[in-house]
Amino acid sequence: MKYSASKENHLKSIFHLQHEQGLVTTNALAAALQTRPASVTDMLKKLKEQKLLHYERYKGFRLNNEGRKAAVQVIRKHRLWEYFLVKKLQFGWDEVHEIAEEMEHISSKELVDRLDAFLGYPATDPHGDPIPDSMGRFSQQKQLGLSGVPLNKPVRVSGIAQQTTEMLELLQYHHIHLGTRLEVKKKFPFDDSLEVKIGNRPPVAISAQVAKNILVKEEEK
Amino acid sequence: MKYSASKENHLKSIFHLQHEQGLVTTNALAAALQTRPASVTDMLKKLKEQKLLHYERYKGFRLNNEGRKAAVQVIRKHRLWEYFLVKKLQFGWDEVHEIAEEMEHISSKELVDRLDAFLGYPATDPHGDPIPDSMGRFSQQKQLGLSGVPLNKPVRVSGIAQQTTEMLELLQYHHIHLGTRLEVKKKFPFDDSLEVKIGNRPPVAISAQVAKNILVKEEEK
DNA sequence: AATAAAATTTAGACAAATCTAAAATTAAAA
DNA sequence: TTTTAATTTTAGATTTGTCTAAATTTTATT
Ligand SMILES: [Mn+2]
Ligand SMILES: [Mn+2]
Ligand SMILES: [Mn+2]
Ligand SMILES: [Mn+2]
Repeated sequence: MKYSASKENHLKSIFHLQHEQGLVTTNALAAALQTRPASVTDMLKKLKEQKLLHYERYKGFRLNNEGRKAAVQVIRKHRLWEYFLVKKLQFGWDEVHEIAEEMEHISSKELVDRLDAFLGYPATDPHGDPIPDSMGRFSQQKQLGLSGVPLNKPVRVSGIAQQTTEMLELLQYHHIHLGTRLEVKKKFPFDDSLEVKIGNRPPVAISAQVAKNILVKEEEK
Repeated sequence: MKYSASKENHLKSIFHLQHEQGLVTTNALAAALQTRPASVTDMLKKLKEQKLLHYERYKGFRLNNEGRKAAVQVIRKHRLWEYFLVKKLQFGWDEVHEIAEEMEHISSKELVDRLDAFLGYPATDPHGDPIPDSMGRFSQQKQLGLSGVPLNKPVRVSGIAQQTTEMLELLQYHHIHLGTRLEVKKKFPFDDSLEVKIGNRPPVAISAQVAKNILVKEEEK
């Protein structure tokens, strides 16, 4: 149950990437980790060997249950240490990522849980990202713009960023309000516009500017 | 100015060992690090290459100024994290060493200095060992038994462990009291007795039992 | 002083993580 | 549907840190 720092970094990055796409590609992971595609392939073989992900050569990969659990523990450590650095050591929120990138690899589970208690079980890190609990559960989904949502993943509207009258009028027209169920069916790279299913209506086009202002959360299971 | 975890572990152990002997031996370091003499030799070559210690093959080794500075920074980190774990996270003093052994390798100097401030600049760690300041200075020497003192290193009596009347009578007889300057001139492995120079008098023999009860500190420079 | 024992170093190997250059596969364009 | 381009994997090397077994040097003992 204990993995090298490099393996933990890989697991964590895969977790983040697969949240945005279903399958992760070798090049995408290499870019995220600032390493080479060949090195990623090497590591994928080892992670598959240890049964932490599904992987077929040339076909992409994604974490399995074990891998996801491991990744979430690393994320938990990273975000708790970031919170500690900002709230207790008075670092700026923009100075802590690098340090947490090292601290997240300290292995003691007991340490993390005591740190969590010491900090008062914070819900989110200094960047607003949710901190999973000791069991790896995210109690709070991260709010994100509709533009960042993966295809065919059902989400619910949880907020509107820029609440201008023009914006609200448009949402009214599309029957979009807090709690409405949405599903992005298609993305057009030309102008970054989306085709979105709103409730049970047939899909309609939404511009990138509008999509960016619609804040959503993943649907609860 | 940044060394691998393994190099930091070696530097730290050499520092501790050379405090008790002048020169450190390959076998002693291997035992302290739970590794093999051959591995130690390999590492010594690298540390010498990086000009962190004096080393001639078959002759033993000791840190130079650079190496000592590096070692002290690791010790500072180790002891500050131990203090944090006990005082802030409620660990027992006997549970923290292993964890600190990992945390001492986090590299950010800024982090350590802020941690120090957050903890209120503690003078000693949970085991009573002194914590060097940001510049690497030990403000307080560690109190140790006369039996553990290296040959020819001038020390001063800072306390008596078991203050029985018999013990005090003996000390009186030898003109040993708080603040007396001592120098161990010779150690007899047969019964662990010492030949000790007391003030400016000619050396006299001190038994191991007595030596253990005489607490001393290194003489200030 | 010669010999035996202990300490230390070298030689050669291995695992982990990374890289470059070339080959294989898949996807895109003509 | 060929041809070209992009992606991914393999082959082979490199670095760091470690190990075992054998050789060397130092220390201790007859
Ligand atoms: Mn990391
Ligand atoms: Mn963060
Ligand atoms: Mn350590
Ligand atoms: Mn300690």
